[in-house]
Amino acid sequence: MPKETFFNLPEAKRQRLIDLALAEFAENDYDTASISRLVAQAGIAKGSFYQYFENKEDLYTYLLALGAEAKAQFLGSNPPDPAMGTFAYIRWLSAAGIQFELARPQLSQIGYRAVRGGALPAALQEQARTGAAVFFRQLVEQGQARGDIAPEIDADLAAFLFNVIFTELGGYLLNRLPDEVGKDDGRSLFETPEAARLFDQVLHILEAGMGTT
Amino acid sequence: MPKETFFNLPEAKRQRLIDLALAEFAENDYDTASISRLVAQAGIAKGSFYQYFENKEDLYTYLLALGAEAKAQFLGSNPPDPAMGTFAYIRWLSAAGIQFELARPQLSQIGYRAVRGGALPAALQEQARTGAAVFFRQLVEQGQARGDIAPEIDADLAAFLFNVIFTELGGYLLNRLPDEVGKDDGRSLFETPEAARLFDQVLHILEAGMGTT
DNA sequence: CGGTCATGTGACTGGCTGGTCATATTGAAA
DNA sequence: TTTCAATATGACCAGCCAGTCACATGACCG
Repeated sequence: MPKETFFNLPEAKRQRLIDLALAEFAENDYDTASISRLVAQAGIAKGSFYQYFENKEDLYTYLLALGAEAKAQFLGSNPPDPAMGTFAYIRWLSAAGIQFELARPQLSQIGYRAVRGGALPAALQEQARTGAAVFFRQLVEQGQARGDIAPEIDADLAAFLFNVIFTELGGYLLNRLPDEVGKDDGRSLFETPEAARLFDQVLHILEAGMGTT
Repeated sequence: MPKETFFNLPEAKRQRLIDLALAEFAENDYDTASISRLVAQAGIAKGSFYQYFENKEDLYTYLLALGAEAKAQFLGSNPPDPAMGTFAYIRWLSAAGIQFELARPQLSQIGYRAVRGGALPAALQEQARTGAAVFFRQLVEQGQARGDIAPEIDADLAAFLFNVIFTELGGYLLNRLPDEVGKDDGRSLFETPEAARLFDQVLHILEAGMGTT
């Protein structure tokens, strides 16, 4: 946790620091991200940074927590229809994930790095990974309880598939359809028939393969 | 490319160096892998290393090439039935990939890191990534030409799905079924009904979702 | 004014990195 | 035995890094 000093900072300065830290950790992995660079960018002394945070990992976990909170809030502000079927829910979930990626690219990138691993404190990586795994596992079990996913499907395996596909799908679509990005309206990507077609096709494949119909 | 000096080395010494380098780059990503550590391990002088290789990247690309060659040879030595359908071929391909992972874990790990990205020279990453993408793309197009994959499926999207699933599936299975690993016979993983069941289920899902039947 | 407490500072430490280079060793040919 | 090119060496360099600490600044209070 950041120290009290950090939260005592004037709002503007604190936010500026957060923004610069987000930029640093979005552009670089944990090892490559540099506190020296960050403080130089921010125009504060190295010592001041260590008045705000215990150490590098402290800042990083704080940014991760910010990202998790922002994403939860983002998803909560566009809640899905509760009566939605499992596959429709998954479609909604990943569409919302891409919206979030467009709206908060830095936060997304940092979370992506955490889940996808690479150089970062082992404990954090494990936490992020298992968090995602558990979530998808529950999703699948719920889907089977509701009769949306065939009971003979191995729940853990299906969770793995959802996890890996939807972790990467956003990046794939954004990379494939770069022209659709950058319009002021974050929803633009899904107004194009092309994006919707690809999206639906993935869901259709999974539903045909795992569904009960 | 390594310098001539490297290839002039006595076979035993050269192989020993390669083995230690494989260990170093399998355990650490490109940035974290350390030439200083490597030469200390090998008991040679820092300067000697730079008589053998241009620099760190030179060694790394050499190891990657070794890995690619070893894998190609491995796959070539268990060739699939040429009359095999596309999905059976994909099943064979990923099973062989896991066998390779069991037989040459260090080479696999290095290749995995290259494809999956993280800290490494951008040019190499791009090369590894697009190499895999192109391969799967061709696979899908061939599958459509043979009538195994439905023509209305977006070929690039399907290639993406195969790519992402089979890049991660090996690690998932190895992680989920660790007891099956470690037996002297590399083929052991697939003699267990459990592994075969999971494997078949993935293929079944994909075939039901993308096939023509 | 003096005191006290939170905050700010940047030179500094110790440790690591990839890479260089003048020098030493080796081994074989002449 | 002399010579000469290939190879081996490790001290050294510049550049990073995370983290520390003795000290400076500033603000509020009596």
